[in-house]
Amino acid sequence: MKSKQSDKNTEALILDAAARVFTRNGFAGARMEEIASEAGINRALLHYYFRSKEKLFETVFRARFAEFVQGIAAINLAELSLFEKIEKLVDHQINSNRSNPGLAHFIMHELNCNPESLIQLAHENSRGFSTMFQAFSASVNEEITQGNIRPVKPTSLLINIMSMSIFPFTGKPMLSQILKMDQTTFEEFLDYRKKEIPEFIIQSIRKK
Amino acid sequence: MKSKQSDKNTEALILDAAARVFTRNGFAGARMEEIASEAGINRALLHYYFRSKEKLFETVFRARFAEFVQGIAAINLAELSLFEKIEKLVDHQINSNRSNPGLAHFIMHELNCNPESLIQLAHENSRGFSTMFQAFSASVNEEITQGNIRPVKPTSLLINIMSMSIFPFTGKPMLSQILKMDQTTFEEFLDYRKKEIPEFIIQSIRKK
DNA sequence: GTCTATATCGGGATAGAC
DNA sequence: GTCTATCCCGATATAGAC
Repeated sequence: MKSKQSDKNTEALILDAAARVFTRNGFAGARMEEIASEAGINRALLHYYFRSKEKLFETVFRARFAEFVQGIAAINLAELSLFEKIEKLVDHQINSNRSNPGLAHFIMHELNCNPESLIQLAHENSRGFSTMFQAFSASVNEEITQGNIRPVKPTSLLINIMSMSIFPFTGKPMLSQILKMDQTTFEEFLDYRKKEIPEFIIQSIRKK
Repeated sequence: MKSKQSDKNTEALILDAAARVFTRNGFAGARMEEIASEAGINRALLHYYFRSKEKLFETVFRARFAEFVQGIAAINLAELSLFEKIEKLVDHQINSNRSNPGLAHFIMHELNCNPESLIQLAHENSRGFSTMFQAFSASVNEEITQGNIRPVKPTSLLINIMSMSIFPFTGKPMLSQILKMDQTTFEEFLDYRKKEIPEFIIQSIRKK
């Protein structure tokens, strides 16, 4: 389908720029002009590769959603103890969000604004969700029956892990306001949390 | 300045509708037409009361931000033990977000997209922030010196509280996907968390 | 204060040359 | 495959009657 020389290249440039702009401003706030100039081309070419803003967005969103979910799934499905999963989930979330600023917020924002259309799109990527969550639940229940941790709902525990790891990123502008953090303080804070969150969680659930 | 009979009334209607629409779709996604029709009037009248979309938005944002922050501040400044503060903060966040769906996400989204302009606007409301946070820190440090809890950074603890209370709302569409929750399951889950989160936190920090 | 009608403009999309 | 020029609609904003 693709033929000429710099074809694949340009498409990648567009997707890259589009990912950045959509992530920064959301679908409604993004301008095709901005995407074009950030990709070093003009608007017409965007429409040549992807017929419409919607199509372009859909492509970007699908990719970014997969990007967001894949690490979580991999860790949950791995052969790891619960405590190791917790550590790795936190570590991965913090690393991933740090190198992809705005990703988590982007996903959440678009899902919030497009309940209908995007949710089924996200659903494609989600055929692994139930197995992933079952794997996590299994780890939790195993530790409970072995008497290593107190009884907790796997759902709640998973949400607690995600909350504490992700919220500082989606809420960054507010937090840096309230807590008067500049960029470097924030970075240090993130490193600190990579150890602190797993400790915090394990302290809470471990039987002593 | 305001004179005729239904004056205050209409203004309130507009602000109400605008708050709903902006909260639902964000500034960029909101349409003046939608706000007008939801207020039961027409577009022209919006511009009569508030000169532009920006002005209207600014008014709404200011109010909603205050709304979001006030409860948190009040609790932190109250004469309460740390554990009581934790319970009340969680309870308040869950109640507040439940009756104001989308509020937290709205605030965070607009702050994310408008780093420059809105952050200073939020700053107005924030002259209480440092005293609020100092009050919370004092509570934490008191419990530490009394040997009731293990040493924890007040910043981290506060963020943990907020994270676990707020994230389920901002991330609701994603969570209900991954965890296959319908609306009633979600509501039950929230009630459960009102008790579970404080327990989870206190279990983690209390010395036994 | 509230409406209808209209001006104006930004931005998504297309046509057509190269 | 990439560009320039243009179309066209949607949305903000204003004018002016009532």
